[in-house]
Amino acid sequence: MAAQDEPKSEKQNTLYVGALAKGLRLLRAFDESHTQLSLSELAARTGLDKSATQRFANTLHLEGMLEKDPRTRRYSPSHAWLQLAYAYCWSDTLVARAMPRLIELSQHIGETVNLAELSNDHIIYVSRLPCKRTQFAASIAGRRLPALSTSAGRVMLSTFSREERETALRTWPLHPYTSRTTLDRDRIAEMVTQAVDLGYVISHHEMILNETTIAAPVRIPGQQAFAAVQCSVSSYSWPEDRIRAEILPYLQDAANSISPAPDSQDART
Amino acid sequence: MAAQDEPKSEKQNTLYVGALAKGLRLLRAFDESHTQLSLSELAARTGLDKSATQRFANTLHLEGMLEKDPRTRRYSPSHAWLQLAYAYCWSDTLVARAMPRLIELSQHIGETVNLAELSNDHIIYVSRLPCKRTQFAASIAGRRLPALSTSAGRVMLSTFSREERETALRTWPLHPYTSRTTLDRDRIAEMVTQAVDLGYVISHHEMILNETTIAAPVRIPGQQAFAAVQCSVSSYSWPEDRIRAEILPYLQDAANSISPAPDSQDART
DNA sequence: TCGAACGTATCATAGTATAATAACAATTAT
DNA sequence: ATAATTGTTATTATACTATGATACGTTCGA
Repeated sequence: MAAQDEPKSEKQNTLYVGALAKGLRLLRAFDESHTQLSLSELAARTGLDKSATQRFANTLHLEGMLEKDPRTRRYSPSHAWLQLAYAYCWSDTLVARAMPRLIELSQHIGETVNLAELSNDHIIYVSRLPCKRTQFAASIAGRRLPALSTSAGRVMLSTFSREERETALRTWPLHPYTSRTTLDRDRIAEMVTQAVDLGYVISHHEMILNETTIAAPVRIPGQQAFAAVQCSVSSYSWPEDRIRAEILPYLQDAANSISPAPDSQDART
Repeated sequence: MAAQDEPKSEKQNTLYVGALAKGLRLLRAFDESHTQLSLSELAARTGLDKSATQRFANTLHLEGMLEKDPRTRRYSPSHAWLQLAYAYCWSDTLVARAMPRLIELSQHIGETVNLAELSNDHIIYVSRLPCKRTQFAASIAGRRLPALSTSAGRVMLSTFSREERETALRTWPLHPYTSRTTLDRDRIAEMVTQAVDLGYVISHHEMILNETTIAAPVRIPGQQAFAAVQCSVSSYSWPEDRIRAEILPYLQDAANSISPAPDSQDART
């Protein structure tokens, strides 16, 4: 509990509604390894006391944001969470613009295709077109991964200014997803530097063993990329030269055709 | 404003946190035709006064649930909305079970494949695998449609008891999406009745003109279906007999193989 | 340049969220 | 079976927090 001069994690701003913020914590308590939570588990994960958890969970349930199993009394996400994602996709103009190109690309190369966007120091997959042997986690939009550990993140970073690249390479988080995830920041820096000229990144074994990913940036030429198109393939069937021959041209073509017109200002962090 | 004996739309329960409920209203104010909203638009759409809207919007922004364009001062959904959908998908065991089968089916028939679940009197698409000429709205999970207007909804309804079917056919909502959307409840009733024996539904022109959809239920034999697999195809290239020959068997096979084991109890409304 | 519409900031007040407590139900161990 | 334990639901006085009216700035459009 380490009471540290009352940080309380709540801004004492009068424009800040603590009750709402606390309620959101319940929503965020759910993730891939916490798919349904009891009241006390919720309390534990949110750091709220029993009563507060009870009130918020009850409110969210009444508002249709949480499902409640009458048998087990456990809460779980409701369909409303999907509806929010649907609304999001309409608000993100890039998704609409990209979708037909992504489908085209996916059909052409017959492998998994993703659209990733930068989300602070992470990337988030906003659209995923899974193929035959795609992992479940890789078939659902909304997954967030450390930008430095993904080809999409690296290729986006390569479009940044030198200083920004350096701070990012120094400070952005890394996580050892596999035994071969690159944790050496210098090696990542090399890849990013190479990508400045090449305009693409190929990475191996970062998220899953024997998975190779290749990414090209979506950008207004001369500006920072805020998105990337990425393909995931099996390392066995796709040596780098085959990727460069059979995927890269189409990938870059797709990425370029998605890129907004040079005059439009799409301001997404 | 029609003050009706203070309905206030808020339960005066002590386990109900009004502030949280109001905050959620802001989230729900966004949809496909309201992708970014100014403060006053938000106030208008939520029915909250300016100050309340200000406080909630600000809180949601600080909590990373709303993006704010510094130029236009307009709010829009954040990436967090996608993350919630990601969490949802992990919580819905059906999605994980279905995904490989859906991919298989999609590859085999080369047409758009959807997984739909019942959500009260609507269906919601929880997984969508778009193909070449798929409409944007049809390529994103989370869309909710009146159950009676979709083949998925109709085929699910066909697994219900006679009484339940009748009340549903009488009370569930309908909406004329196209000039040829079926609004005649008797005709829908016929289709549902036929589906009781056939085990599938084929519908035409309901959501989009010249679109034909076909759906088979995901169910434990003898129990009510709570999900369905659906294909969308062009009416031009897919007359009904071709659908029955080249799609139906694989569709039903996929739906059956997704269906849970007869003993498991998956309690999703 | 002006005016109107919109966003931002401030503050006293009331009302609502709070958290402690108690009653109740459902597991688990004995 | 029974008891003990854990977890969930219900109740209430209190204090704090959300409230919304108001006033101030800013940004548009005329």
